[in-house]
Amino acid sequence: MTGTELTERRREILFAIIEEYIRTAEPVGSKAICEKYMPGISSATVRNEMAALTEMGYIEQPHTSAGRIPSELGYRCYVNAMSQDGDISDMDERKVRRTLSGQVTELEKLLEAVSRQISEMTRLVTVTTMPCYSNNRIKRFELISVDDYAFALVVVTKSGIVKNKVFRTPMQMDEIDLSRISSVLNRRFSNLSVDRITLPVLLSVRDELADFGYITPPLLKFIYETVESMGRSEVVITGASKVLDYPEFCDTDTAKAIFSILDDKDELRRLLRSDENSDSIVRTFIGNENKNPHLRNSAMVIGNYKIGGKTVGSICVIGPTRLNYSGVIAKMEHFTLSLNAVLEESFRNNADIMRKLLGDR
Amino acid sequence: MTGTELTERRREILFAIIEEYIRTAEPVGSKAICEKYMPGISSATVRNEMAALTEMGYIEQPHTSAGRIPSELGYRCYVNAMSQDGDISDMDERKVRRTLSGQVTELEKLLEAVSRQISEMTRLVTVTTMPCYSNNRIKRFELISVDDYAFALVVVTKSGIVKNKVFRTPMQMDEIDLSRISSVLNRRFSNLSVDRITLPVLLSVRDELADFGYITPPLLKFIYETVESMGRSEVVITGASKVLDYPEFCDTDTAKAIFSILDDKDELRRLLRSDENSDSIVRTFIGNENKNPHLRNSAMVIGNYKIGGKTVGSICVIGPTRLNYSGVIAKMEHFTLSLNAVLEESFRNNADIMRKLLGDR
DNA sequence: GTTAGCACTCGTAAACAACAAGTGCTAAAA
DNA sequence: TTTTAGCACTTGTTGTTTACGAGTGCTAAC
Repeated sequence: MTGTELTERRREILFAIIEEYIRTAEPVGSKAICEKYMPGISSATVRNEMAALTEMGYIEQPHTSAGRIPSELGYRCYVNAMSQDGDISDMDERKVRRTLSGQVTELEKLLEAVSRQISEMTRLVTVTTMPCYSNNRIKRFELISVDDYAFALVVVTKSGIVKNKVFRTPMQMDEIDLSRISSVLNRRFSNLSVDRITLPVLLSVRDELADFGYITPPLLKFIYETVESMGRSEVVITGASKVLDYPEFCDTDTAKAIFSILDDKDELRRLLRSDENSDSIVRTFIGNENKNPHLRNSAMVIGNYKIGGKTVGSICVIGPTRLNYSGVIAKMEHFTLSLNAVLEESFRNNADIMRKLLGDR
Repeated sequence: MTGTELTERRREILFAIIEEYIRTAEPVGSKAICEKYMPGISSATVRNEMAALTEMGYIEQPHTSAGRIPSELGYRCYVNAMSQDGDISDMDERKVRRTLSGQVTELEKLLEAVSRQISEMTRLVTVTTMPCYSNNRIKRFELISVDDYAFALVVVTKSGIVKNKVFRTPMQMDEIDLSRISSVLNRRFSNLSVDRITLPVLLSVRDELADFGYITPPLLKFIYETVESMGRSEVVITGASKVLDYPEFCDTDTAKAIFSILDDKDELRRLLRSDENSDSIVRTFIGNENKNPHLRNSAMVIGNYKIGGKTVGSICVIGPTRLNYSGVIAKMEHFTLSLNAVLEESFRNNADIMRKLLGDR
């Protein structure tokens, strides 16, 4: 074994194989490489180098008489190598700007538009988590009467998030009842972080609301569910049918594996959750790097978006491991950065909000 | 041609073919029929009858040497024939009851649970539209201050639906501003139907809010969007991966056609909209009866749910035309009826709400 | 270290035969 | 008139064989 080290030429050949395979989805042979990528050297030389690359685990051969395909290690090496050199086209640049322009009156709508645009630009399925407010602090509760037997609970957090639900009671409740409940809630729970308001914590005010009788338990449960739902962010999937555009996903079993995951919102939330505070703009997971074994033939590129300097959600594309990494990562990086800039801009408008957001950390 | 009429025996044979085909997904031959379904007569006789059924258009043969498969006309005849005789198992009965039990504090959550349960019971993908409130009357608007630069708009309708969105303004706004705006809105728009509040209608109050300057147009646009979103019901898809369990959908093109439709919420809303007030509990669309040509190889079974006697949303399953109609329709009928009973129950609790709902028509 | 040459492997496509399932038709039986 | 047995015919499926081609690894010469 003359070499188990990754020389410059071997790396060149590896990257050529990867790029050719990404393009064609077919195993790449030595001849194709030296014709298209390495005009100076012969196919025999390439073959020798390919044998070394195979031994080192960067490429694999499906069977003896076929060409080589990149292994996960190969892809990982390729992705790590291309730093921030990814450029996106002027047209894509315009698309990003157009999507993000306009006032951010409604965050959810903006994120849906971004999701759709990314799916179109990358030709991949996009999974987006809507903002999660679990570590926001409660500003106050408001109870709005709908009619004698129903009221709406509105929860306002310090960073300006509002959530409401309607509660139907079997008992008549008037404005005085409602304001009594809300004053109890506000006295006890305002300024608390959303994820601190658990069922036991809520039950501690049971006595103060005791005169509502048998209504109190379901009422508290309802309040708990409302607050709890602020921490469980919605998941939006865009362009699911694009999965079937890739030959490696056309096999029924593989397709079913992917769609099963897309069916399972909880699993998606888990997969997109960023445990570590990575310093790169987007994270890439190739094959078995994914936590879910059903994604062992897939790759994910995830970008996080922030509000008030804190990550509150993610946007992610899923495709085959044979992904156009340079293009997709460049697009995801650009979109993520632009989105974060827009969000920061629209939440920085005034120092007041900013202060609250920071105090909210 | 001795007969172009559908005799009792021919119908029997037709239904036998359909049931066998639903079970096996393979063309059905004369021999299989007379062995399993018509022990009294010979295969030659069945062949003669099958020739007649073919001529009448109830069945088709993919090629000369294959058996017969039902045509759309055949399926339609079959579905029309089985009236309400569909029975569901005790286990399914229990599942329905379990899903619908518990207090209906949150309609959306209940519908999601129903959707998931139907998808599991029928082994089909389920598409559910959340309630659409476009013909509800506005009860009132409330503006809740979030901070100096943001407020929440809460819209309450007479049937108790509440919707909110947060508006960020580049200008400081205090409680007095907010109450001025809300009083204008309430004076002019309360008691109007949601779908009557169009942009031109909203612009008619422009003068009354003129002193908010350049804020007024985006503010009115925001209000419009909020109200408008109450008429555009959300669509929830459950069990999408089940599509791939059916051999007829495993072909890439067909699968892609289905998933494209599932990607397109607007199209789904359109497909589920019930134009006529059908008297049957569920509606069935077979093949080309569907409005979307991509569903020409699919069948849909749709059930509507009502609040206050008015249809506000639908639940629908999609599968191949080779659908287990009797089972699926029975389950859908049962679930739809039970759901509507629960909804009526929970909205009838008191005469007050009932009166308002009826007055809201 | 590089390369030409060559034997070897192995998947793919084409051609062909055997087969099985199912049909339509005819003529006899009921 | 209806039913049925029998049979020739059609056609998709399966399996086998063959040829081919793409690609490899190895050796020996450059």
